Amino acid sequence: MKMSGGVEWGLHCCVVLSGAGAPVTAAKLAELHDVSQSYLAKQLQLLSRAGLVRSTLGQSGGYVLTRAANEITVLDVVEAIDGVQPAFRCTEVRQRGPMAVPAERCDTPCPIARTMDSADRAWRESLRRVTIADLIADVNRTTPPEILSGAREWLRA
Amino acid sequence: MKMSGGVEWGLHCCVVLSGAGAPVTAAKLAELHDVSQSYLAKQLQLLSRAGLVRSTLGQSGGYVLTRAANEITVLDVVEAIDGVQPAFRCTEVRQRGPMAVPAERCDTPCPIARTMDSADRAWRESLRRVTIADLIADVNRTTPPEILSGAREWLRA
DNA sequence: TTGACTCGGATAACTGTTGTCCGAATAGAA
DNA sequence: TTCTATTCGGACAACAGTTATCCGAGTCAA
Repeated sequence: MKMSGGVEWGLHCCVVLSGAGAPVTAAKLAELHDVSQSYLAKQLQLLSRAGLVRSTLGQSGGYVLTRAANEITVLDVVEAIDGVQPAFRCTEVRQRGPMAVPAERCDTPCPIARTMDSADRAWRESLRRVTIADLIADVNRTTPPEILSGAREWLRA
Repeated sequence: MKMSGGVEWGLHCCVVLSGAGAPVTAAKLAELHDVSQSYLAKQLQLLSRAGLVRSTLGQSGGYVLTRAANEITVLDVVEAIDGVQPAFRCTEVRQRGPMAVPAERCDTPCPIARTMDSADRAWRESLRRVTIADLIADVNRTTPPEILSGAREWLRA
Protein backbone atom coordinates (compact mmCIF):
# COMPACT_ATOMS: atom_id res chain seq x y z
CA MET A 1 0.00 0.00 0.00
CA LYS A 2 1.47 3.30 -1.04
CA MET A 3 0.03 6.78 -1.18
CA SER A 4 0.78 8.96 -4.18
CA GLY A 5 4.09 10.75 -3.80
CA GLY A 6 2.38 13.87 -5.11
CA VAL A 7 0.67 14.33 -1.74
CA GLU A 8 3.93 15.35 -0.14
CA TRP A 9 4.61 17.87 -2.88
CA GLY A 10 1.08 19.23 -2.69
CA LEU A 11 1.36 19.84 1.03
CA HIS A 12 4.70 21.59 0.67
CA CYS A 13 3.21 23.75 -2.06
CA CYS A 14 0.27 24.75 0.14
CA VAL A 15 2.66 25.76 2.89
CA VAL A 16 4.68 27.89 0.49
CA LEU A 17 1.64 29.41 -1.19
CA SER A 18 0.27 30.46 2.16
CA GLY A 19 3.42 32.44 2.88
CA ALA A 20 3.61 34.17 -0.49
CA GLY A 21 1.11 36.97 -0.97
CA ALA A 22 1.30 36.92 -4.76
CA PRO A 23 0.60 34.09 -7.22
CA VAL A 24 3.43 31.59 -7.60
CA THR A 25 4.01 29.70 -10.82
CA ALA A 26 4.31 25.94 -11.05
CA ALA A 27 7.83 26.38 -12.43
CA LYS A 28 8.97 28.29 -9.36
CA LEU A 29 7.39 25.79 -6.98
CA ALA A 30 9.10 22.96 -8.84
CA GLU A 31 12.50 24.65 -8.76
CA LEU A 32 12.18 25.54 -5.10
CA HIS A 33 11.47 21.93 -4.20
CA ASP A 34 13.73 20.47 -6.88
CA VAL A 35 11.08 18.22 -8.38
CA SER A 36 9.80 17.60 -11.91
CA GLN A 37 7.97 20.67 -13.11
CA SER A 38 5.66 18.78 -15.47
CA TYR A 39 4.59 16.34 -12.85
CA LEU A 40 4.13 18.93 -10.14
CA ALA A 41 1.83 20.75 -12.56
CA LYS A 42 -0.35 17.68 -12.57
CA GLN A 43 -0.67 17.73 -8.79
CA LEU A 44 -1.49 21.43 -8.81
CA GLN A 45 -4.17 20.70 -11.36
CA LEU A 46 -5.73 18.25 -8.93
CA LEU A 47 -5.62 20.84 -6.15
CA SER A 48 -7.24 23.29 -8.52
CA ARG A 49 -10.04 20.88 -9.43
CA ALA A 50 -10.67 20.29 -5.75
CA GLY A 51 -11.04 24.03 -5.27
CA LEU A 52 -8.14 24.37 -2.83
CA VAL A 53 -6.12 26.66 -5.09
CA ARG A 54 -7.04 29.00 -7.89
CA SER A 55 -4.91 29.46 -10.95
CA THR A 56 -4.50 32.74 -12.80
CA LEU A 57 -3.25 32.67 -16.35
CA GLY A 58 -1.01 34.96 -18.35
CA GLN A 59 1.91 37.03 -17.23
CA SER A 60 2.44 37.33 -13.49
CA GLY A 61 0.02 34.44 -13.13
CA GLY A 62 0.34 31.36 -10.93
CA TYR A 63 -1.40 29.65 -8.05
CA VAL A 64 -2.99 31.09 -4.92
CA LEU A 65 -4.78 29.43 -2.03
CA THR A 66 -8.52 29.99 -2.11
CA ARG A 67 -8.95 29.84 1.66
CA ALA A 68 -7.05 30.76 4.78
CA ALA A 69 -4.43 28.25 5.85
CA ASN A 70 -6.38 27.29 8.95
CA GLU A 71 -9.39 26.47 6.76
CA ILE A 72 -7.51 23.83 4.78
CA THR A 73 -6.89 20.47 6.42
CA VAL A 74 -4.23 17.97 5.50
CA LEU A 75 -7.06 15.59 4.66
CA ASP A 76 -8.33 18.06 2.06
CA VAL A 77 -5.00 17.90 0.25
CA VAL A 78 -4.67 14.13 0.60
CA GLU A 79 -8.14 13.54 -0.82
CA ALA A 80 -7.61 16.05 -3.61
CA ILE A 81 -4.47 14.33 -4.84
CA ASP A 82 -4.77 10.73 -3.72
CA GLY A 83 -8.52 10.45 -4.16
CA VAL A 84 -11.33 9.79 -1.71
CA GLN A 85 -11.65 6.06 -2.28
CA PRO A 86 -10.74 4.01 0.80
CA ALA A 87 -7.70 1.75 0.50
CA PHE A 88 -9.74 -1.37 1.14
CA ARG A 89 -12.54 -2.39 -1.17
CA CYS A 90 -14.77 -5.32 -0.23
CA THR A 91 -15.32 -7.67 -3.15
CA GLU A 92 -18.08 -9.60 -1.36
CA VAL A 93 -16.35 -12.93 -1.42
CA ARG A 94 -19.05 -14.27 0.89
CA GLN A 95 -21.41 -14.11 -2.08
CA ARG A 96 -19.16 -16.33 -4.17
CA GLY A 97 -18.20 -19.98 -4.26
CA PRO A 98 -20.22 -23.13 -3.42
CA MET A 99 -21.24 -21.78 -0.01
CA ALA A 100 -22.28 -18.36 -1.24
CA VAL A 101 -24.57 -16.30 0.91
CA PRO A 102 -27.50 -15.06 -1.19
CA ALA A 103 -27.37 -11.34 -1.90
CA GLU A 104 -30.70 -10.66 -0.21
CA ARG A 105 -29.26 -11.95 3.08
CA CYS A 106 -26.33 -9.54 2.86
CA ASP A 107 -28.05 -6.42 4.08
CA THR A 108 -25.28 -5.57 6.54
CA PRO A 109 -21.71 -5.13 5.32
CA CYS A 110 -19.24 -7.92 5.91
CA PRO A 111 -17.44 -7.62 9.29
CA ILE A 112 -14.09 -7.39 7.54
CA ALA A 113 -15.28 -4.41 5.53
CA ARG A 114 -16.65 -2.81 8.69
CA THR A 115 -13.32 -3.20 10.44
CA MET A 116 -11.45 -1.68 7.53
CA ASP A 117 -13.94 1.17 7.23
CA SER A 118 -13.55 1.97 10.87
CA ALA A 119 -9.77 2.12 10.58
CA ASP A 120 -10.05 4.24 7.47
CA ARG A 121 -12.29 6.69 9.30
CA ALA A 122 -9.80 6.91 12.18
CA TRP A 123 -7.05 7.65 9.69
CA ARG A 124 -9.00 10.38 7.92
CA GLU A 125 -10.13 11.86 11.22
CA SER A 126 -6.52 12.13 12.31
CA LEU A 127 -5.60 13.95 9.12
CA ARG A 128 -8.62 16.22 9.38
CA ARG A 129 -7.45 17.53 12.74
CA VAL A 130 -4.30 19.10 11.28
CA THR A 131 -4.48 22.20 9.10
CA ILE A 132 -1.97 23.87 6.81
CA ALA A 133 -1.72 26.60 9.44
CA ASP A 134 -0.54 24.01 11.96
CA LEU A 135 2.12 22.84 9.54
CA ILE A 136 3.27 26.41 8.96
CA ALA A 137 3.54 27.07 12.68
CA ASP A 138 5.67 23.98 13.04
CA VAL A 139 7.86 24.90 10.10
CA ASN A 140 8.38 28.40 11.47
CA ARG A 141 9.37 26.95 14.80
CA THR A 142 11.86 24.36 13.54
CA THR A 143 13.42 25.97 10.46
CA PRO A 144 16.44 28.31 10.75
CA PRO A 145 15.14 31.90 10.40
CA GLU A 146 17.65 32.86 7.73
CA ILE A 147 16.31 30.12 5.48
CA LEU A 148 12.73 31.22 6.01
CA SER A 149 13.48 34.82 5.06
CA GLY A 150 15.71 33.62 2.23
CA ALA A 151 12.90 31.57 0.76
CA ARG A 152 10.50 34.48 0.98
CA GLU A 153 13.01 36.66 -0.84
CA TRP A 154 13.71 33.98 -3.44
CA LEU A 155 10.01 33.66 -4.23
CA ARG A 156 9.63 37.39 -4.71
CA ALA A 157 12.53 37.53 -7.20
CA MET B 1 -3.78 4.46 -2.56
CA LYS B 2 -4.88 0.87 -2.63
CA MET B 3 -4.22 -2.00 -0.28
CA SER B 4 -3.43 -5.41 -1.74
CA GLY B 5 -6.57 -7.35 -2.55
CA GLY B 6 -4.93 -10.38 -1.00
CA VAL B 7 -5.60 -8.95 2.44
CA GLU B 8 -9.30 -9.64 2.08
CA TRP B 9 -8.65 -13.21 1.03
CA GLY B 10 -6.16 -13.73 3.82
CA LEU B 11 -8.65 -12.59 6.44
CA HIS B 12 -11.37 -14.82 5.06
CA CYS B 13 -8.95 -17.73 5.10
CA CYS B 14 -8.05 -17.10 8.73
CA VAL B 15 -11.73 -17.10 9.65
CA VAL B 16 -12.26 -20.39 7.84
CA LEU B 17 -9.10 -21.99 9.21
CA SER B 18 -10.14 -21.15 12.73
CA GLY B 19 -13.39 -23.05 12.29
CA ALA B 20 -11.83 -26.15 10.73
CA GLY B 21 -10.03 -28.42 13.16
CA ALA B 22 -7.95 -30.15 10.50
CA PRO B 23 -5.49 -28.70 7.95
CA VAL B 24 -7.14 -27.15 4.88
CA THR B 25 -5.40 -27.10 1.53
CA ALA B 26 -4.92 -23.97 -0.53
CA ALA B 27 -6.97 -25.57 -3.29
CA LYS B 28 -9.99 -26.01 -1.03
CA LEU B 29 -9.72 -22.47 0.32
CA ALA B 30 -9.53 -21.14 -3.23
CA GLU B 31 -12.55 -23.14 -4.37
CA LEU B 32 -14.59 -22.16 -1.34
CA HIS B 33 -13.98 -18.47 -1.99
CA ASP B 34 -13.99 -18.82 -5.79
CA VAL B 35 -10.62 -17.14 -6.28
CA SER B 36 -7.47 -18.02 -8.16
CA GLN B 37 -5.78 -20.96 -6.45
CA SER B 38 -2.28 -20.03 -7.56
CA TYR B 39 -2.58 -16.50 -6.33
CA LEU B 40 -4.19 -17.43 -3.04
CA ALA B 41 -1.23 -19.75 -2.48
CA LYS B 42 0.99 -16.72 -2.63
CA GLN B 43 -0.96 -14.96 0.10
CA LEU B 44 -0.88 -18.07 2.26
CA GLN B 45 2.86 -18.16 1.78
CA LEU B 46 3.05 -14.65 3.18
CA LEU B 47 0.94 -15.63 6.15
CA SER B 48 3.23 -18.61 6.66
CA ARG B 49 6.38 -16.47 6.57
CA ALA B 50 4.84 -14.15 9.13
CA GLY B 51 4.22 -17.13 11.40
CA LEU B 52 0.45 -16.77 11.48
CA VAL B 53 -0.22 -20.14 9.85
CA ARG B 54 1.78 -23.31 9.62
CA SER B 55 1.82 -25.49 6.54
CA THR B 56 2.03 -29.24 6.60
CA LEU B 57 3.15 -31.03 3.47
CA GLY B 58 2.17 -34.32 1.88
CA GLN B 59 -1.17 -36.07 1.89
CA SER B 60 -3.82 -34.66 4.20
CA GLY B 61 -1.62 -31.61 4.49
CA GLY B 62 -2.69 -27.99 4.37
CA TYR B 63 -2.73 -24.87 6.51
CA VAL B 64 -3.51 -24.42 10.19
CA LEU B 65 -3.51 -21.35 12.39
CA THR B 66 -0.57 -21.27 14.78
CA ARG B 67 -2.41 -19.35 17.49
CA ALA B 68 -5.89 -19.04 18.89
CA ALA B 69 -8.21 -16.78 16.92
CA ASN B 70 -8.31 -14.19 19.68
CA GLU B 71 -4.51 -14.01 19.60
CA ILE B 72 -4.42 -12.90 15.95
CA THR B 73 -5.34 -9.33 15.15
CA VAL B 74 -6.51 -8.00 11.83
CA LEU B 75 -3.39 -5.85 11.82
CA ASP B 76 -1.25 -9.00 11.96
CA VAL B 77 -2.82 -10.23 8.74
CA VAL B 78 -2.68 -6.84 7.04
CA GLU B 79 1.00 -6.41 7.84
CA ALA B 80 1.81 -9.97 6.82
CA ILE B 81 0.29 -9.55 3.38
CA ASP B 82 0.45 -5.84 2.65
CA GLY B 83 3.75 -5.20 4.40
CA VAL B 84 4.65 -3.05 7.39
CA GLN B 85 5.83 0.01 5.50
CA PRO B 86 3.62 3.06 6.10
CA ALA B 87 1.74 4.43 3.09
CA PHE B 88 3.50 7.78 3.29
CA ARG B 89 7.24 8.06 2.91
CA CYS B 90 8.94 11.39 3.51
CA THR B 91 11.48 12.19 0.81
CA GLU B 92 12.93 15.15 2.72
CA VAL B 93 12.12 17.76 0.14
CA ARG B 94 13.14 20.41 2.64
CA GLN B 95 16.73 19.29 2.11
CA ARG B 96 16.54 19.89 -1.62
CA GLY B 97 16.42 22.88 -3.91
CA PRO B 98 18.03 26.33 -3.64
CA MET B 99 16.64 26.91 -0.14
CA ALA B 100 17.60 23.52 1.22
CA VAL B 101 17.85 23.09 4.96
CA PRO B 102 21.22 21.51 5.84
CA ALA B 103 20.93 17.92 7.01
CA GLU B 104 22.48 18.63 10.40
CA ARG B 105 19.62 21.06 11.17
CA CYS B 106 17.03 18.38 10.41
CA ASP B 107 17.16 16.49 13.67
CA THR B 108 13.38 16.43 14.07
CA PRO B 109 11.18 14.91 11.37
CA CYS B 110 9.33 17.22 9.03
CA PRO B 111 5.87 18.22 10.38
CA ILE B 112 4.21 16.70 7.34
CA ALA B 113 5.85 13.35 8.06
CA ARG B 114 4.83 13.63 11.71
CA THR B 115 1.22 14.23 10.75
CA MET B 116 1.19 11.26 8.42
CA ASP B 117 2.88 9.05 10.97
CA SER B 118 0.32 9.96 13.54
CA ALA B 119 -2.53 9.09 11.20
CA ASP B 120 -0.85 5.84 10.26
CA ARG B 121 -0.53 4.89 13.92
CA ALA B 122 -4.22 5.63 14.49
CA TRP B 123 -5.07 3.39 11.54
CA ARG B 124 -2.93 0.51 12.76
CA GLU B 125 -4.19 0.90 16.30
CA SER B 126 -7.74 0.60 15.05
CA LEU B 127 -6.90 -2.61 13.20
CA ARG B 128 -5.02 -3.98 16.17
CA ARG B 129 -8.11 -3.76 18.35
CA VAL B 130 -10.01 -6.31 16.24
CA THR B 131 -9.09 -9.99 16.33
CA ILE B 132 -10.01 -12.91 14.10
CA ALA B 133 -12.18 -14.12 16.97
CA ASP B 134 -14.18 -10.88 16.78
CA LEU B 135 -14.70 -11.42 13.06
CA ILE B 136 -15.85 -14.98 13.64
CA ALA B 137 -18.34 -13.88 16.27
CA ASP B 138 -19.76 -11.36 13.84
CA VAL B 139 -19.93 -13.88 11.02
CA ASN B 140 -21.69 -16.39 13.24
CA ARG B 141 -24.21 -13.74 14.22
CA THR B 142 -25.02 -12.47 10.73
CA THR B 143 -24.73 -15.55 8.50
CA PRO B 144 -27.67 -17.93 8.02
CA PRO B 145 -26.99 -21.02 10.20
CA GLU B 146 -27.60 -23.50 7.38
CA ILE B 147 -24.78 -21.93 5.41
CA LEU B 148 -22.41 -22.06 8.38
CA SER B 149 -23.03 -25.76 8.94
CA GLY B 150 -22.98 -26.38 5.21
CA ALA B 151 -19.54 -24.82 4.92
CA ARG B 152 -18.23 -26.85 7.83
CA GLU B 153 -19.50 -30.00 6.16
CA TRP B 154 -18.12 -29.00 2.76
CA LEU B 155 -14.68 -28.46 4.25
CA ARG B 156 -14.67 -31.89 5.86
CA ALA B 157 -15.52 -33.64 2.59
C1' DT C 1 9.33 -48.53 -1.34
C1' DT C 2 6.11 -46.35 -3.69
C1' DG C 3 3.36 -42.83 -5.03
C1' DA C 4 0.55 -39.15 -5.09
C1' DC C 5 -0.19 -34.96 -3.05
C1' DT C 6 1.46 -30.82 -0.70
C1' DC C 7 3.73 -26.22 -0.48
C1' DG C 8 7.43 -22.88 -2.21
C1' DG C 9 9.84 -19.90 -5.17
C1' DA C 10 10.76 -18.33 -9.86
C1' DT C 11 8.31 -16.54 -13.97
C1' DA C 12 4.82 -13.60 -17.20
C1' DA C 13 0.44 -10.34 -17.91
C1' DC C 14 -1.80 -6.40 -16.34
C1' DT C 15 -3.46 -2.20 -13.89
C1' DG C 16 -2.19 2.03 -11.85
C1' DT C 17 1.18 5.43 -10.88
C1' DT C 18 4.87 8.41 -12.50
C1' DG C 19 6.67 11.40 -15.76
C1' DT C 20 6.53 14.25 -20.14
C1' DC C 21 4.85 16.88 -23.86
C1' DC C 22 2.40 20.25 -26.62
C1' DG C 23 -1.87 23.02 -27.41
C1' DA C 24 -5.62 26.49 -25.57
C1' DA C 25 -6.30 30.50 -22.98
C1' DT C 26 -5.02 34.71 -20.81
C1' DA C 27 -3.03 39.09 -19.10
C1' DG C 28 -0.13 42.67 -20.03
C1' DA C 29 2.67 45.65 -23.35
C1' DA C 30 2.84 48.21 -27.54
C1' DT D 1 -6.86 46.97 -30.63
C1' DT D 2 -3.16 43.88 -31.81
C1' DC D 3 0.51 41.27 -30.54
C1' DT D 4 3.46 38.55 -27.79
C1' DA D 5 5.23 36.28 -24.00
C1' DT D 6 3.73 33.48 -20.40
C1' DT D 7 0.52 30.82 -18.02
C1' DC D 8 -2.27 26.53 -17.07
C1' DG D 9 -4.84 22.28 -18.84
C1' DG D 10 -5.53 17.91 -20.77
C1' DA D 11 -3.76 14.21 -23.82
C1' DC D 12 0.26 11.04 -24.49
C1' DA D 13 4.34 7.46 -23.10
C1' DA D 14 7.53 4.99 -19.51
C1' DC D 15 7.86 2.70 -15.27
C1' DA D 16 6.61 0.10 -11.06
C1' DG D 17 3.91 -2.67 -8.34
C1' DT D 18 0.26 -5.77 -8.13
C1' DT D 19 -2.06 -9.75 -9.98
C1' DA D 20 -1.96 -14.16 -11.87
C1' DT D 21 0.37 -18.52 -13.26
C1' DC D 22 3.42 -22.35 -13.67
C1' DC D 23 6.48 -26.09 -12.49
C1' DG D 24 9.88 -28.21 -9.31
C1' DA D 25 11.37 -29.71 -4.35
C1' DG D 26 9.84 -31.81 -0.34
C1' DT D 27 6.78 -34.77 2.53
C1' DC D 28 3.44 -37.73 4.53
C1' DA D 29 0.43 -41.87 4.02
C1' DA D 30 -0.23 -46.20 2.20
